[in-house]
Amino acid sequence: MKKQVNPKELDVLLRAAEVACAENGARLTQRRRQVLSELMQSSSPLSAYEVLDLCNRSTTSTMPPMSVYRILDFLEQQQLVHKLSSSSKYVACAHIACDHKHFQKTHFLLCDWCSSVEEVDATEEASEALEQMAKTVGFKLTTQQFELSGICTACQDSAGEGL
Amino acid sequence: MKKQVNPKELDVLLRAAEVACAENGARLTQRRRQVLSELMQSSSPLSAYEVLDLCNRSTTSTMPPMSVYRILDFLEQQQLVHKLSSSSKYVACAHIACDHKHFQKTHFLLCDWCSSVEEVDATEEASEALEQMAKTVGFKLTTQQFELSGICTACQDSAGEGL
DNA sequence: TCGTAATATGATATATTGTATCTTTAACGC
DNA sequence: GCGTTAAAGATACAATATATCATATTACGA
Repeated sequence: MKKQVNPKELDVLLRAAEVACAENGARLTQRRRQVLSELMQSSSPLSAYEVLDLCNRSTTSTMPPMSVYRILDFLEQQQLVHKLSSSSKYVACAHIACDHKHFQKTHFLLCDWCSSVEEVDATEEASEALEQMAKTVGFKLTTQQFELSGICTACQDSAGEGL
Repeated sequence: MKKQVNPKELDVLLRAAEVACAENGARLTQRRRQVLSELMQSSSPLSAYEVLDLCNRSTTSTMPPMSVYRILDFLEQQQLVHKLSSSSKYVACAHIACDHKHFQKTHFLLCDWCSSVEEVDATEEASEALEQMAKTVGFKLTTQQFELSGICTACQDSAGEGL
């Protein structure tokens, strides 16, 4: 579903993305901007083909699947989008405008009901506890990204209202 | 790759699986046993099509993909196999013989190098820390299964040896 | 400003993964 | 045995992802 993002805010985000690319010597081309824009406006993660459909719907020209995959890879490298491996879907990074550098490990909280995603930094306690747990069997963790599912605030509330 | 499981041990596991099914009023048929057996003998998670190939290689008759998916679903319901959502691959449950009931949340530690999997129960600390983290944004966790990647003991050791 | 190398995209084909659906076979209780 | 239910086979197809070659766009130095 489409998220209500006002055009001005969207523009700020896209500009920030452009700057981020430039800093890496990369370019945010029209196509890349289009793909990123669709993800930014979505209230839930999108599959590559969903992105493709949205893009092809919003312009006259049609893009092949290959391009979307390439562009999604690119945006992921630039840390502008994240790929959720549990569902093979993509979300725009929540920290594009705020100059966030992903020092902490990132957790994605996926709502079972409404499919919304919340991107949060790992707490010290959580990182520590997971590493400790892995250590008991000799594992050294490398994951930088965790995907957890549950019920978001909004859905908990609406459930309470008997819906 | 094939794990070294001695035939006797394998048989014990399969019998335990049979009993587990019976307790749920379900049957461990030949096909189901075959699929489970392949997973038990694999040192790493297998995709549905990998299982399919192994099965079709080990017998004269050929099974269609549909059957494998059905059987994997069945085995998952019976808690005899787990599906790793991050890779869409399957592993035999590590606790079939030991009458383990999965009261705790389960963590799968996936080795980046050798693809082996370690199945461990969540510690109190880890569960607590994750729930707490989710709570800060109002999320109520439901996940019963976590997938973490890293480097297993064996691979850490072999790296130390300069391999 | 022109040519060229590097980058990005388009186009096509095909591989891989997963489901829908209908038919046939096997197991179980009576 | 006979009907009912569960399981497996067969076929078709949908959805997801990649390989590869061709074309276009951009940056940049001569």
